[in-house]
Amino acid sequence: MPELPEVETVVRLLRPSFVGRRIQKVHVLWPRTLGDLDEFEFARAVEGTRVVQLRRRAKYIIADLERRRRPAGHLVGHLRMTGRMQVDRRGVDPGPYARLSFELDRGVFHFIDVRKFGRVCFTQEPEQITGELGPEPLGDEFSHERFHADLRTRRRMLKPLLLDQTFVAGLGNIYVDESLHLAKLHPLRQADRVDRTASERLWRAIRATLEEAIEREGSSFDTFYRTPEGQPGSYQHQFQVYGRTGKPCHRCGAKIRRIVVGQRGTHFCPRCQRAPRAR
DNA sequence: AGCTACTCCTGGTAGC
DNA sequence: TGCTACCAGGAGTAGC
Repeated sequence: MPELPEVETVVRLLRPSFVGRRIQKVHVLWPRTLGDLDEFEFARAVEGTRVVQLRRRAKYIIADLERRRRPAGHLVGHLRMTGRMQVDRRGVDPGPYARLSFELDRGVFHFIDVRKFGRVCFTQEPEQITGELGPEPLGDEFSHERFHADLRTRRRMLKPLLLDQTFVAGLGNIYVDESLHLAKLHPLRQADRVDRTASERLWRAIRATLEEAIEREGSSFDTFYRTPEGQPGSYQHQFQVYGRTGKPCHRCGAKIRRIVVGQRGTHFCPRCQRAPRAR
């Protein structure tokens, strides 16, 4: 599913064909893509603007717009489970799952989403949407010092805590499982019981996992995530635990286990990631 | 504060 | 073959 590395890949690969383009005409094919926004107001706000920057905050994709060289608001998109964004040449059929399209001065932008969870909204204040988010895990503000201090104040289990976007922003189910395995920490370990050595392992694991996944343009499986160029990522070949239930741990050979934590499938190695002591 | 359950969605697949 | 039931999950919300 699109998590930070996939979203970062989308932003990087979309930039060349989307930044600098003028949005001439909006087509809303699935109105709920816009959330509560009225589709005609959305079209009025967006048509005639130019995309001047495309950036990422956590799993959000933000396009800064200008009209006559003055700031004209922002598009804020979220791919959720199955969203895709791409710019095609005119006349290319985006398929049955296109939910929103922009005719550009060169090409056509498509937001494509099988499961219809994804959103693209228009706002003057993107901070209203992204303001509650925790630190970017690859940013300077996400120091080990801060991470360790934050862990000390929480009694939650590591798995749901790392999925909490207000704690650290951008991780999803896959990269949490992978990071915990790399750090040799059990997903049910209580955050405030992680000592400094272990919290540093986890901090490094999160950053290393995300960085390598970005290098490999994210993870693709099923028929879902693809880059804006239509290519699958390749990080799925690096998975140590995610989707490997019953298969041997690459590090110790024990069988990978799957449990459910907070309604999320959770994969770990029972030997490398020792269970927390029962309280 | 932090847990569970539920919602939104559809394609894929297991089971019969 | 064709049907049904269930699963995947990011994030928001409600209730305890």
